[in-house]
Amino acid sequence: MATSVATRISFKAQMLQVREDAIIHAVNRLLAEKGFDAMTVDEVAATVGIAKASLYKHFPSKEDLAAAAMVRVMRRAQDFFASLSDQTPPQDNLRAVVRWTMQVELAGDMPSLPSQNSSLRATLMANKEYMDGLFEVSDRLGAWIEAAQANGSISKVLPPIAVLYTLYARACDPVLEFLQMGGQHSDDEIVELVLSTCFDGINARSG
Amino acid sequence: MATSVATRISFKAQMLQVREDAIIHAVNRLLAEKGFDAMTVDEVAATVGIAKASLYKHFPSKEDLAAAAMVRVMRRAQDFFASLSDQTPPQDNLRAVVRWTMQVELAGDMPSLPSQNSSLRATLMANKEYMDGLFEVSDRLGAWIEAAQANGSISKVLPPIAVLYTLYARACDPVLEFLQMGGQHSDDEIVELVLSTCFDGINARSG
DNA sequence: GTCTATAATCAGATAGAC
DNA sequence: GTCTATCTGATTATAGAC
Repeated sequence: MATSVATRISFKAQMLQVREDAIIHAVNRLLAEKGFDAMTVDEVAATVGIAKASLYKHFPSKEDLAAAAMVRVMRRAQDFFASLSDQTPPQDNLRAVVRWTMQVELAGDMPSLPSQNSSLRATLMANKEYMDGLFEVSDRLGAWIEAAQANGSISKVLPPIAVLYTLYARACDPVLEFLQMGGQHSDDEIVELVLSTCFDGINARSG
Repeated sequence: MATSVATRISFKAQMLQVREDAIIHAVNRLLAEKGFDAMTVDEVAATVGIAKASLYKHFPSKEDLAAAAMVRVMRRAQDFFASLSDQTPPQDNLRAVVRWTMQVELAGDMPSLPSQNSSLRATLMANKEYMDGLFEVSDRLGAWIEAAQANGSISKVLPPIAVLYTLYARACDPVLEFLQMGGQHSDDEIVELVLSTCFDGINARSG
């Protein structure tokens, strides 16, 4: 019967999806823990509980594994953006995004890639979904930065691109893990501390 | 004759020193360019112009090569500290150190190591000269931080250790190279921009 | 698609002659 | 100490049976 066939196909497709989700989740954790170079494909296979050859049926290379993890985190970022309102003051939205980013990082869910690896870069830049996400995110952040500069809440002497990079850099700020290792502060406290150094700076405020 | 023997020994020792300096210099550049994982011992040997086996007569492992580069940059940092006066306001000295660090980084002379590599960490922590330098530098920075907080120029709500990490992190800030790649600003402008975000933050100043 | 077994390659480290 | 040649192990990727 057509229905049962359709059901079976859908079921198989679902199984495939679940399996790939498990793979990407494992890759994401390993990339967050050890980074791209230190992560081995054997580890990924062992973590998921399948054979390495099976992994290569799903993803053609280690770079593609990493790209899948980046697409995943980009989707999560876009989901978070969707929860923000353009009615909110732009500076508040910027803080919210940076806070979210650091929370993901502290939770051990932020994959970290070496920015200088060329084959990895090529794979990422060939990934349409990732690049589209990156452009959309950058566009929204850029608009908020300019709006916040226009309303006087963010310094106008900084080029918007410098502000954008500064915000992005919070996703791989070593200060977060160092403070976490120190054990003197909770994750929430660390987030607020670094948020303060990022937006208010180290200098004392005059007012 | 005793003198000629002494001279010959000294000469040989000098040659050895020069050779090792060349090795460390090459390692330093490669570590700054590509990082520890991407740097290969073959590359180092080729850059210096000697065989790989000869390299291993000087340094017993790749980790020790990296440690030697770190000792070198630590010495340079200490030399810079020696040029600063304790008569200067502590906040000015802090800015000067961060500025120096970023200049070294932008010049492509700041070796970068993965903070999570455990065998590398062990080698570094076993290196007395490096650890002594690290402690001395941290002590001096820590004293300036506390003095600057006491005189009201640096925010008192930030734990000194968080300030210290924030300053250290400028040595591997990806914002520097991203802005450099953009080509819109000179190195000096980039340094002042990032110095501004570090000390003044992204927010507009009220006063 | 999943597996076992293996190829292919690369990088850190060493042997041994000079 | 320097060299050539080699070892050893780890890692990415694949072949081929089921």
